[in-house]
Amino acid sequence: MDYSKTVNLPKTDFPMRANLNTRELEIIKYWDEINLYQKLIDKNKNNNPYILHDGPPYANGNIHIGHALNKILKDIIVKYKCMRGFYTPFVPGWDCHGMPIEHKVIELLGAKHKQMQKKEIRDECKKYALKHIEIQKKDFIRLGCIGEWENPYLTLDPVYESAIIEMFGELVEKGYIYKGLKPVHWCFHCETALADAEVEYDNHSSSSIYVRFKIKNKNNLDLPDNTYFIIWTTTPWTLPANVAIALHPEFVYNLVLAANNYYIIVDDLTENVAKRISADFKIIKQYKGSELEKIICSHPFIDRDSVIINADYVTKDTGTGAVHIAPGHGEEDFIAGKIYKLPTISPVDNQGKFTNEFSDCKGINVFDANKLIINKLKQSNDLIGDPETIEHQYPHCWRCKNPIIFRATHQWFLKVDHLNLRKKILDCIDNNVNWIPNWGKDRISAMVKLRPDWCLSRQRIWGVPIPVMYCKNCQEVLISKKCIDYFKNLVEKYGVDSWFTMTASELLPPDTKCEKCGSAEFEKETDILDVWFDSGASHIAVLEKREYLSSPADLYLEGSDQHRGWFQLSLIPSYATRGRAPFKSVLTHGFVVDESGKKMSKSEGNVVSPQDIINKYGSDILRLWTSYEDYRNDVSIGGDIINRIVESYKKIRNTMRFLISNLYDFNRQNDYVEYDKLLEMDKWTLAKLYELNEKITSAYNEFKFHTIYHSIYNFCIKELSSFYLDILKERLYLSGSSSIERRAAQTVLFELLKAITKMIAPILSFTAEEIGKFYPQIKNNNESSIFENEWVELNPKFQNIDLIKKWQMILDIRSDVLKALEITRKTKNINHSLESRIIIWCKIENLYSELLKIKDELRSVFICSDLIINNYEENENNDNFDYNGDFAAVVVQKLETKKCSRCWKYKENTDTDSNYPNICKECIDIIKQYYK
RNA sequence: GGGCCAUUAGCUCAGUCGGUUAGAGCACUGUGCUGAUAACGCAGGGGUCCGCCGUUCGAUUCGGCGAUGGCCCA
Repeated sequence: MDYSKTVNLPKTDFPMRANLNTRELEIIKYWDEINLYQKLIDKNKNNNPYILHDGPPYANGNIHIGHALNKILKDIIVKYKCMRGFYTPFVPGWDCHGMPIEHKVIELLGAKHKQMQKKEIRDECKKYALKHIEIQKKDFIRLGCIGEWENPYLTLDPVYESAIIEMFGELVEKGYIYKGLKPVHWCFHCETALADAEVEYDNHSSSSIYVRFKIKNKNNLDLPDNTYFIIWTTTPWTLPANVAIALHPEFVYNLVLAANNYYIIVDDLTENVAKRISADFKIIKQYKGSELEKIICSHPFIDRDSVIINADYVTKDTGTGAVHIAPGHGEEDFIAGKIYKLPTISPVDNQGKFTNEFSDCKGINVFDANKLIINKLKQSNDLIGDPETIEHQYPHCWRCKNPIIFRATHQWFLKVDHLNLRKKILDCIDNNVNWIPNWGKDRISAMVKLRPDWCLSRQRIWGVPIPVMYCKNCQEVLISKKCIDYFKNLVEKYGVDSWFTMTASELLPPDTKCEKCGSAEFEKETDILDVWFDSGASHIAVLEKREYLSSPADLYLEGSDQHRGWFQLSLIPSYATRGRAPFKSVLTHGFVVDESGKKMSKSEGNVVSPQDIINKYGSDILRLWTSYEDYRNDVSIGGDIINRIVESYKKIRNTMRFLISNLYDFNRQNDYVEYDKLLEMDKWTLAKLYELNEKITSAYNEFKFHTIYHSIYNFCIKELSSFYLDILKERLYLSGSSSIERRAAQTVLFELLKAITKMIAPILSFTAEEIGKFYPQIKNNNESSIFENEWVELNPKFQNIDLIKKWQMILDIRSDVLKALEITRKTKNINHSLESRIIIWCKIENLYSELLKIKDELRSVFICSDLIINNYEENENNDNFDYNGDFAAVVVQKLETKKCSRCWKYKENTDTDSNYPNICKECIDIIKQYYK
């Protein structure tokens, strides 16, 4: 007889090698065919919603690893919540307007763009954005992310654009919007404002001068009348805009007598500066910077006060420790000016020439005026020492390469303190939003606390216009809810392009007149809105406008850079217009860094592209990676890490494959064995599975995906592969194929396969679906997708803490037995454990009698041919153990009996029946019963 | 320069509400099996818990300073 026909070896076509890169494509096609996303939405449409609102990536370039991390994390949550029965519409979005696209398009157009109309350039930008959206969309779908991909939200959609206008209108109505001055980078060759990204730093030579300001009002300090502050500057032309001098509040300043006058100079630089006046100087007295605040000086050549203020950013490595402040010509100066309510003076026109405001140099270019101003200072004797020429890094225009200036211009702002908004937002951050991790609260609070008013206007082309007009006759601003609403309706139909294609009167309600002069002629504002205003309107444009969504969202999930970005800039207008945050919870993830923790950059050559990983290994590898590390901190990736992920993927896959391969002849209807008839170790495994599920489920609820990875992976290795499944092979292969012992084992395998497949489904989506398709019995009603199934449901009977405790002791004993086996492998020439008889002396109190009850089961646990159990307490003067462990003393005997060629055990009763040569009695019985 | 975050074995993570020899899996080394086989099992080695100072009888854990790396700002 061919005994091999009586051995139930595992059987399956489920491939050991995943070939994910090709198999995943088939699964994506399948999802598309069955319209998986719609199915899932429909299934739960009457249930509680869970809205994860997608933050829009910028529609530029291919997706990078950070995008992949972000979208996969979102997808894991959406899928999990969906399996929990929540209604989970997920609408992906893209941020379409803005400088980077405009920049790129102009670069591609070359000189041609100068002859083009704004509308034509905008069309090119739109084309560019749409093209990249398609590229990125394909990649996101390839990652296995589900969502409304055929109808995503785009910030360039007319419906979206109209919501931006609507939000702006509401802010206008409530009084948040005002026009004010702000310094910006300005190129007077191109006559345009430049964004930070358009500024290049290059060498430039400037005149460096020291200038004295005489004290006019001592603010009750005991100072001589002829006392001066000295400032140092490399931009003499900004002196006409000087309104203050900043000192560091903590620095020590000396009152110095030199050449019959008194000067105030920071301690560390006193010698350096005083020498310029006279080699002979004397320190009279010292003051802290904070004491000198509010002293008033006279401007050296203009009839204007210059007030002493305090600022933390003052340094003492160069200059004098007293910094010339011109809020019209510097960012920091401007902020200091805001704090001290100083005027913003900027007497310079678009061409970089002085205006009437500084009539001495009227019509003269600022750089040319440097000399004239220095001469003026010489004349008034306020120049300290001689001017010097220095080479330093200075901002230049990216386009014309000429040096640029900082110049105050009129800009539109959102007033953050209007109607006590800032305080209310801080309160909302504190009490009404759940920040995960918790420190996110402190981070965004600190930003909101200190942020200046939001400058909304940009002097660009590719964006949403600021819907404001100016009277052609008297220049009065026309900014009203009524006009904005009128425009909004046009935008719904024609998009914001109408602002560029239609005339002012077409864009205004009929009969609109200037409130000041009554004229009906208007000019359109040419500025557009900051792109952050676009994405900050998404909660209105998407959550409110799409009737199947709702606001506030349950969750926003982005990188931690968005505390300053999208989270804050959604929160501000949302609170201003709706009186609440647009999100209930905000979850942040860290950044992707290389294997040594360094940021990725082209120049370092450490950039990892998601496309490469997908093509080489598959999306599930990338998805597994997102759960491998704790994403709340930075996550690293590189070749070694990917290799490890691939290895652990194989382990999980092989474990699942083993389960499947032993269930080939199992029918859940007929063969499922009821719980009470299972063996103890079966119940133990189900109890461990129950424990695992509790752990996994709460980890999903708390978004701790790395805990899920570690738990499942460890479960596969420790509980299953090296223990339960290893032991189970004997029962699966050698018991009668339809015996209750084997069916009991299969019942457990079935429960394991069903539960683990669901547990991994949100993460290893492709693999879970593949398993579901291959072994459809694990799906409750033979649904077309594993994701249509409810979350893991386990029989409450599986929970069994006492059994886990008891079997922990058995595991401890097993570990002593394994050590003994390892020793005897060498000393007694034992190779396979089945060659042995194991004799144990149990050392654990009260366990001995329990062990006797399950002796047969324990024999299989130790995978030996014979087991003898003794109580260590009853052991008399025997110390001849192979291993004497903490839990058991063990002797391993090598059996010289014949090996049964069916079950491979070594037993006395082998080869005793000539009808069944070479096999043991137990095997003969089984063959007689099951394989006649 | 400022705000926030991180730092435990080669890697990814546990953990210690301050208390004996700090854990897991992987990787590594050795080894067994050949009925999960481009699989599976077993055993072993490996850590100044980033550094310094302080609080304490006692610190990897608490506090301060610093280093390195990250994000945001200047």
